[in-house]
Amino acid sequence: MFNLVDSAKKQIDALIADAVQKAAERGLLPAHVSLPGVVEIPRDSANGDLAATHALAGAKALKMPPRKIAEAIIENISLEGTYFSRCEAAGPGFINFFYSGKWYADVLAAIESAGEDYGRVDIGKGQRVMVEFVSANPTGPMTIGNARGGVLGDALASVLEKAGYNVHREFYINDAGNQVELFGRSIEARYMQLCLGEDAFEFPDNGYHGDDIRELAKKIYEKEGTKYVDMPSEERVKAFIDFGLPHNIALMKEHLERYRIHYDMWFSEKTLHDSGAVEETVRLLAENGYTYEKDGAIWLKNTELGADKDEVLRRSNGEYTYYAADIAYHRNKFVTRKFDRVIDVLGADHHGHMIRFKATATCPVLGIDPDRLDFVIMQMVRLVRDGEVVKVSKRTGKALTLNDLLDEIGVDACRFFFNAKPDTHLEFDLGLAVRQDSENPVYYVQYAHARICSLIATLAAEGHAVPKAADLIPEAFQTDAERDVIRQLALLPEEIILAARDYDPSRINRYVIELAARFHRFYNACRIKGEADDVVAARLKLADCVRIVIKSCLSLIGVSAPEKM
RNA sequence: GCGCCAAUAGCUCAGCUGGAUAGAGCAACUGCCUUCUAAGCAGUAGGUCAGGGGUUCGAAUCCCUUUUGGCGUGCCA
Repeated sequence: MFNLVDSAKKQIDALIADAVQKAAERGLLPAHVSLPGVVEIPRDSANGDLAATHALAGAKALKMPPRKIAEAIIENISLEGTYFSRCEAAGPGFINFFYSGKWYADVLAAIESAGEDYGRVDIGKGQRVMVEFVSANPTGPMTIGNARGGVLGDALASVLEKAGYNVHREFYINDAGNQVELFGRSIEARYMQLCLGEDAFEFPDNGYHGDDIRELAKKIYEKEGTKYVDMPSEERVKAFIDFGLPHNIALMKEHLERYRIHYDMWFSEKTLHDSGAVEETVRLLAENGYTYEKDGAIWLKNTELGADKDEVLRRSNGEYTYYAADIAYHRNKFVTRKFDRVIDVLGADHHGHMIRFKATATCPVLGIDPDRLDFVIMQMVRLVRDGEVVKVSKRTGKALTLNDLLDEIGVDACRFFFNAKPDTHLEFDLGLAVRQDSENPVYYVQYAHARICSLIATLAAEGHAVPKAADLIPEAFQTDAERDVIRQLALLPEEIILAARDYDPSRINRYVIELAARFHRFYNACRIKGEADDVVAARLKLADCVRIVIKSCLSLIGVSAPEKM
């Protein structure tokens, strides 16, 4: 574990505590006080590499002007042997610290020793966490919304792994219930129309209108002819479901693999019904007084658990609802499979479900710990074409599919683009996406990587190998451009912690764009080839560390790091 | 009606466990390749942080409220 920013911050805390005590002994500050300030990274590096707010935060308790406190602290601080070369009081009472050459060298040494593992932290302590994401209905192809959920879930899982969690990726297949029935009946209608003519069979209300349904019907017709025409509808629909679902699920797997998403498990809702787990769950709730019957249906007293409305668990026709299955599914996650933490990534159109389910999860007999169940709600993707919002819907069949999108803009750009902050609406402009070849920030980052690879190769040909960090001269990095790069490199562990804590993997995008920007600036400001050997060595080492970190960040978010562009 | 999410530059977005002068990219304009990848860099210009109140040394950030937009509020999933 290397976190040089954190080490430096802790050093400041200790330095200040020590200085406060010394100042108190000399009568400059009141005795027996500890100041509550925090150490942060100033926006403007002219205000130091790190700044402490202790003097500001303690002004009230000490009844002294913050600036005076800061000065008393500085007079009693010793930076000997620390990561800092100097410190100063500034502004209203900040204490600003400036890194020493030793700190910069240690950052590179840390990256060298950890390699692509650099940035790994252990806030997860090996806890088993399940991330369930996409879980699209297998009644049709995945859409642009799933494109967002996919990267979000997958990148979140990767970030959690890097933060020390033991992560399991899961896809919940909704292969039971009304929508599946409707799917079967939609195929039936298309099939019958194919066999007997367009007007021969009525298309079901709310049925799936997409071309994929017609294609499924056509596949059945081509393979088996009209053999289903005389069959009872119920039997026919069942046969079509049995054909259509596996077909669609296989396709989803294929497309998600193409999108570089691989699940540890595809969990079938149907198995929960078949095994009796759903029935058992409803019975458990009933036996403990959490249900009632009304109009022939079994209802969950969800309002008693804090929700705004009750939920039907078993419909009057005897079938269990999605809600009942979802409770059984979460019992399976917590009770049967014993995950320490469960994260469900959902679209904003399911946030009502989330709120109600959170209430249900508090029900003690279920064995689900609501504190260990988290939801990531991502806002909808708004599809725009030529400045106009395009309405998408799986049922009307007008959605842009994930696979088409990958054909159009490629996996790298797609993964980078959709990895945006979950809680903001995302506007996706099709026209822009198509020409997002040189404009897309993903290329900016990849270009930095390719540039470094080429640089290293060129210098290797001249006999300059990337040196060991230990072989660099002391105080090797003197320019702002070099130091800006190293400061950014040092930030990765903090970013991993925040991304894992906030369930926001898009931080990695922003981090790596900034790293690339600082590298490009450095590259323009500092020559490497042709400089003195010490300088070549130091800058080559710096570039190599950037290469390692860019590659590892891109891999976290599922984007490739090309060596040539 | 009620609930959730949002509102920051012309556009797309950062910044939100309160800190110093609110940042980037795109679009516009001006420069930089006889030497390491110009898919790059440097610079100019662009703001009532939706409006109003409050909390305090200090608010884009926290609280209240109004407005606007998205989503939800099925014996669908």
